[in-house]
Amino acid sequence: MPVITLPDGSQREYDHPVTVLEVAQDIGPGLAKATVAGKVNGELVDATRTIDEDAQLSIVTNKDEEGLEVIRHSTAHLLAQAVKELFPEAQVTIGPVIEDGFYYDFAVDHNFTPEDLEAIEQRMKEIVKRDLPVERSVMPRDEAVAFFRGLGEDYKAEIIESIPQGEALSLYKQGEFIDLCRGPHVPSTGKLGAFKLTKVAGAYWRGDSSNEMLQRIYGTAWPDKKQLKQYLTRLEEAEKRDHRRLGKELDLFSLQEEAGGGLVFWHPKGARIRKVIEDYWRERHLEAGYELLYTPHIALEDLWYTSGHKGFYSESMYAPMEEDGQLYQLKPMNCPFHVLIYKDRLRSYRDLPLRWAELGTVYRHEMSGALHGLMRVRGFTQDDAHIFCREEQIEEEILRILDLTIEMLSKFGFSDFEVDLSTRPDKAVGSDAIWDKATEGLRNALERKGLAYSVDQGGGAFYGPKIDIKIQDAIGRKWQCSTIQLDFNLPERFEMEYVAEDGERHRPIMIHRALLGSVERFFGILVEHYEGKFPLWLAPYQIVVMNITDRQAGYAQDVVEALKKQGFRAFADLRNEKIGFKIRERTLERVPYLLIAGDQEVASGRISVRTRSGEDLGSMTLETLTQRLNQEIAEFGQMQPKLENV
RNA sequence: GCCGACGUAGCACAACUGGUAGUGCAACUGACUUGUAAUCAGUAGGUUGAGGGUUCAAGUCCUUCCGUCGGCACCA
Repeated sequence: MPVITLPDGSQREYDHPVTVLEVAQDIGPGLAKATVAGKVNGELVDATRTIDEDAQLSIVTNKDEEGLEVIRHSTAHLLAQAVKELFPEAQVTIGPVIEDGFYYDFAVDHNFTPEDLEAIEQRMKEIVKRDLPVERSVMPRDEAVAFFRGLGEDYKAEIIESIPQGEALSLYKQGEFIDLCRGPHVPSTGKLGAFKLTKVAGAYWRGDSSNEMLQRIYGTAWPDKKQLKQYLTRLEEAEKRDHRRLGKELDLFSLQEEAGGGLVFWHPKGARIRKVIEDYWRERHLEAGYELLYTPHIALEDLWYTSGHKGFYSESMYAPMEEDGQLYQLKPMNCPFHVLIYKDRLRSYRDLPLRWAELGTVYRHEMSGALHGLMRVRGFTQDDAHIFCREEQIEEEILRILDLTIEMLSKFGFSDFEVDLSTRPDKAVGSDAIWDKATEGLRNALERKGLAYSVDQGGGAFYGPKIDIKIQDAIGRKWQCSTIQLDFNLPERFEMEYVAEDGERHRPIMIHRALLGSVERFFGILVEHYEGKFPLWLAPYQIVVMNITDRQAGYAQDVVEALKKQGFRAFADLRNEKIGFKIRERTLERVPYLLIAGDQEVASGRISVRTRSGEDLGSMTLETLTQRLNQEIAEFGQMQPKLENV
């Protein structure tokens, strides 16, 4: 006779085995309606699961995170059922839950069209109306293989075959549709409803590009219609800040078909912003103890053999070009060049650490399908630096890098960081001793900086452990920009040395690091983060001065000159247009400050100020204005970043 | 690279089953001299991404290439 203990400690006693759903029903019909699954002694189970002994039970509803997952998973099954009804020849494969929704992969010859998607969605709604019970059953593994083979579901059979023999598998049946699944699922299809199919795409069977391609249907599912709508609105908002769209609208950059894919053209306004970013970057690096380097764009092919890139990176490198019987190749990375400068003379331990930074433009032949606006391009500028140091200097150097990274990312307005420490993979160069020591150095630096981090065991590169830092943008998306990477390989390959105190030659440690990642990509992230409304210090133009009639043209120009003299990026809009028209245009251009010069302003020697957010600050003297602007610039990005947030 | 969709004026988009390529904004010209998110009128602008084919006739159908978009795979 089961005694059911609920999360609040209350108990219910039954004189017969009960299902989760029955308990929920007992508590209240409202709860029963919202119930999608149950948690019995910590195990997530179907709401129809029978409990026959004493147990801890919590009812999982569509409001719980786990309940939402159940809904999404069940909606994926619903999709598969609808597809099987409409396209009986389609074979089902897998259908997992993903962020905000789910997908299901099918093997079919027919290509799903947008119209098909609509028909499938319609059929899904019909099945919801049928309110079919979802029934769980158990089948021995071998029987299950034969069962799915019998149905002509070869992919399913293959999945089951990869499960160890002797295990019993659970199957879920709704109407005529049966699928292998761990569950749990909603008790009946009527529990589903707030979903939408979003897109069709190709996807490789088992994620392997040497396998055949399946057709994947993506969908999103939510507890109710309202949340579904909110999600769709969120997608629209994200689309509005798409850097490709804003890049065109605000005339910041372009990609030119005539030049080839993945090659970025910076227009005047984009270039202004880039200059601000780069000036700041160089200045901070010099202050932080770096020296700046410039290196060529091409080098002899042999160099890339020495560095090893011809071996493990050649697929991404542009083909060699021949000149005077010698082969040159475009650089995909800056590191070998910095190594050459190091090797240009004999280094002493007294020289170390050497910190060398370069905004180095590299070219990588990314696969055509990978290209994406500024986020994934073929020619880009890394904010690269290499630190050559002694083993015992690792920790201190990493700490310095972390300081600079956090400061710089904060300056650009990011305050949420996610940090990963990746350790030694199975295949790696360098002794265990040096790996341990280096990894410890990275770990200690993170601890000293007070950064919370997660460890990606075995996730490091073959040549050294690394720290990656992700930032979160204004709408919660995460971007990996910064990477700090130890390298035991290149110093070896190039036989780098320094003379130590003992007079012997030793091998230095090399640290690669990029803080912004690439200037192009970081710029794209900034555009989306700010929706083109760059903070004052970054804005391509900070101030526009607009006259009301020709009479104030001279005054407006004087104001512009005065502002420029103080280092502001200002321009005049003297077009013979109504002030409302100019305000509209310049606001859409996201110029932070709009100054208006009419007869009143000329007479008083003041200026009327309006912000791009539509705030009318009234009239003020130029001095008051520039004070305000200077303060706004100085204060920006000085906020204390959140360090403990993982 | 793979699967699919798409490519029409500077931009955003129209053009029923093949039958004279249009609209809005921008540009240009003129008028208006204007007070906080669009003044009015006029003018010009296109070998429909490129090449090949089918047809009396192709923006529309077929084909190759290029590019873009959504995914997959790969990745700063």
